[in-house]
Formats: sequence, C-alpha cells, structure tokens
Amino acid sequence: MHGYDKYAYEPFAVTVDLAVLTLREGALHVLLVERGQEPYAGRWALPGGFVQPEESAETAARRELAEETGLADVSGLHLEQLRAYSEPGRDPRMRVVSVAFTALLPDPPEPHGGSDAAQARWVPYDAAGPLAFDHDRILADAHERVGARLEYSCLATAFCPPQFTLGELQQVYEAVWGTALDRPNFRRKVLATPGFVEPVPGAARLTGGRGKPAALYRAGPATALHPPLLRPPREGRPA
Amino acid sequence: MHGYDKYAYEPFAVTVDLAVLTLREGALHVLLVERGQEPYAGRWALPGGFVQPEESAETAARRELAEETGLADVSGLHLEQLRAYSEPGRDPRMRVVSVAFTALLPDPPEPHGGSDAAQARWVPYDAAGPLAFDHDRILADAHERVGARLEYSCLATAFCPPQFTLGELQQVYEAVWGTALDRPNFRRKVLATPGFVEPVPGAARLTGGRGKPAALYRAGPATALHPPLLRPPREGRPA
DNA sequence: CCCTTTTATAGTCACGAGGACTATAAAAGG
DNA sequence: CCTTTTATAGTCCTCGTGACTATAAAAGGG
Repeated sequence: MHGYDKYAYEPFAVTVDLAVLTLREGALHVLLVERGQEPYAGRWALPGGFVQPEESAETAARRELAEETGLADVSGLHLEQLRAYSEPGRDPRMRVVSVAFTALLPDPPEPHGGSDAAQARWVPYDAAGPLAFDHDRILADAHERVGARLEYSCLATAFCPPQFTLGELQQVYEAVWGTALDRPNFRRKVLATPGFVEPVPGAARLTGGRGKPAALYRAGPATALHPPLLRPPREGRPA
Repeated sequence: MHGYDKYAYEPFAVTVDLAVLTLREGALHVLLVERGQEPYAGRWALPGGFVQPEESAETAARRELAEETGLADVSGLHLEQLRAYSEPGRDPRMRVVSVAFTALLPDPPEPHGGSDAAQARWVPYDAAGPLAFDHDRILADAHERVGARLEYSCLATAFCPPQFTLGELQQVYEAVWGTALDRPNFRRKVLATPGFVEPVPGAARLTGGRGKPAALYRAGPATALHPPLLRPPREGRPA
C-alpha cells in the first residue's frame, strides 16, 4: 500500500535481459552471449546487464542492445518490454529482478564482443540450447509474444530492411510461426490492409535469384492489423 | 551481460501494484486505496506493496490482493502480470521498480481497510481521478490489456461468479469495451466456441427481474478463443 | 534460340464467421 | 388479459479467407 515508512524492504538488483531476434536466411535467430564466469560459466545466455541508477529499464535495454550488437543507431529499432522475472533463486548469487525485453532486427550485423570480453553470436532459435539462469523461459516467452503480435500488429516489418518484397515479409511470418503460408492469400491480405505496406513508387525491383523480380515495398503508417492475420490453428487442439 | 562482478549496481526497491478490476451493477470498477501520508497524501492509488525477500512478485501480488480485499481464498482468482514500471523519479523518495499486475474479481466484497489503516474503496473506472505516482498510466495499461485479452481468451468468465447467464457474460464485454453488443450474435458466438462455457445441466435459472429467466452456464475448460471475438473497430480510424 | 524452371502476380470458387434484423417464448406488472 | 421485459431461435447477406488455377517475367540449359 505504499506505506514505505512502515515496512522494511529488501534491496534488489535490477537487470534487463534482451531477447534479440532476427532473420538470417529465412530462419529465426537469437543473439546470445557466452558467459565467462560462474555461475553458468561457458553456458550461453541472453545479453543483458544492470540498470544504472539514473536510467529506466527501457533506456538500459537500448544501451545494452547498442553495446552487444555494435549497432550505431538503435533508436529506430523495435524494442518492447516483455515482463519482469522475479522468482527468488533465479540468480544463485543475489536477489535479482530482471525486466525482459524483445528486440527485432532487420539485417543482422555480426556482433562484436561488446564491451566485455565474452563473445556474442547469432544462434538459430531451435539450436539455442539450455541457456543460463531462466533464460530458456524468457526466450520462449519472447517467441510466443512475437508470434502473437504478428497476428494483430504490423510489427513484421521491423524484421525487414527499409525496402522489402512481399516474399521477404512472408518469410518473417513463416519463420516465427514455423508454418508455411499460401503466397497469393498472404499477398492479398497484406495489400488489403491499409497502411501496412506501401509500394515504392520507383517501380523498383530486387533480384535475389532466378524468378520474376518482385516489387519493393516499405512499411506503412499503420501499426495495428484489423482484422488480424491469424496463424493457422495447430492440429490436435483440445476441444 | 551478467558480469555482476565487474559492474557496480544500485540497489532498488521493488514493489507490486495491482489493478484490481470488477463489475458492479454492470459498470467497471477498480479497487483504490487512499494514501495517508506524503507524497500524494489524500490521493487515491492502486493497492500494492513491497516484495518481500523470499517471495516472487506474483506471490507478493497475491498476498497484497488478499490483504486489500479481505478475501479468504485468492488462489483461484485471475492474476496476470502487466509489466514493470521503472522510470527514475516515479517515486520521489527513492528508486522504485514496480511490477504491475491485473486482477479480475467476480462478486466484489466490500474491501475492509486491509492491514494498514488507509481506506480502500471500489471506484467506477471512469471516476478514478488522478491517481498517485504513475498509477493513472498503470491503470490505463491494465484496462487496455484486459480489453485486448477479452478478444482472444476466455478470461471474461473470471469476472463472473461460478454460475452466470450469458447476459452477465455479455455485460463483462460491454463494460470493459465500453460498447454495446448484439445479444443474439454474442450468444451465437459464445456457444459456438467449444469449451468457452458449458450449460449447467440442472436446467437452473436465475431471476434478477422481470423477463424470461435465463439459463445458467459455468466456465468451460477452454482458455483461448479461436477465432477471436473482436471488439467493434472504433469509428474514425485513420486509414 | 527455344524450352524448362522458378518466382511473382492475378484471378476464381466456395465456405464460414459474423453483422443486422425478425420472430417466438417465458416470465412479471398493471 | 394485455403490455412490458428479457431470453432464445432463426434468417439473410456480406466479407474474409482457405484452396486452387492461371498468367507474367525473369534465369538457365540444351
């Protein structure tokens, strides 16, 4: 009840953890760092760090993201708070409450070790083995959140470079959801949603390989998707 | 990067704040407490309190919920984490990170002052004036979250007593969304969703007033709503 | 240079969800 | 007994969308 003066309170350490997701060659990848010291020395973990005294968790997350990815401007990147993780014992050394964030990157730069010496790598989502601390759960929660938000928001463009083809946009959905989508239907749906994407007027084209060159689009002003683009329901759903 | 040993870290106080929502006479209400001391003395605030050393934020939230509402068993109540609020200066006295939760109650008991002397009251959502701290924002976020979750989950039954009529269930949607719904269509949709509600076999009925008595239902085993029950889109949406 | 392969784009068909609406049933009140 | 009120049943039509076919425009191979 905010009667601060009447209760003793325990000091906590507050950290941020980042589930930084991207697409590399059509597959979902996550940015991981290797721990150099105990506990969980040698294990992979989500990047993160302490919240400094005069910054918010969002600010700390963006600062850590810049440090870990070596990206110059992280100001335009999609960063969204997931939730806080506060189980006692989630860090064996001290009482740590962590605020987890999900970040979405288009073209993934090779991470360069960051401020501390531990190495950072892009790891395919499915190969992100047992992580340190409770980071497996955080990563799974982030994946689920992103998958859900793809349905109702225009956030898929955050995975794409400034100009992209509809095929690339579709790959985002397929990689995150793990399902194949019908191309003509996907195209119809995306183009029918006003403000989702808008064609680049310069009739530009992008050739990645053999077929007919695809038209280029950029993200539109819309943020929500009405009606939503629902992922195909899983088979064997309990009645 | 969890290099705890290499960084100095500031100790934070960690609290929970609760947006406890319920329906009273068809209107959305929120549980508020009156602050007895500075800062914001005399202002209303969301109930909450410090997280104790050996409990998680969820546990702390449930404990506070029991204390504030005087409810005996809060084990079955819907409690969901909203997010963490960590802006520096959100509490003028110290660095406080708060983990906010949303709780949904069916029959609202009159709150009895709780453990500390400050009074607690159910306040109509629209009349929840300027609150202390950043609680206006937390409350708005909670409202938005609940409104969104009504679309895709079966959570509306958490507002209802163990047995309820479809009219009462519809009132939940109308109160949270602030829109009127067509009764036959709502009924068709709810009954067509397997596992959302199931009829009470004792052909029971409930008479609140004049008309034909309504059949009683109870919550079913389903948790998700596929396809979702979308709220009517707002007028004047930007294209 | 033709023909196949590959990818993008256009279009068709049918079913189902749901918005708008009407009709009937079962209670209370005057 | 008739009106009012609320619950429930059913109808019509439109739109979104899954499944599918067809055409266009490139590269590659003989």
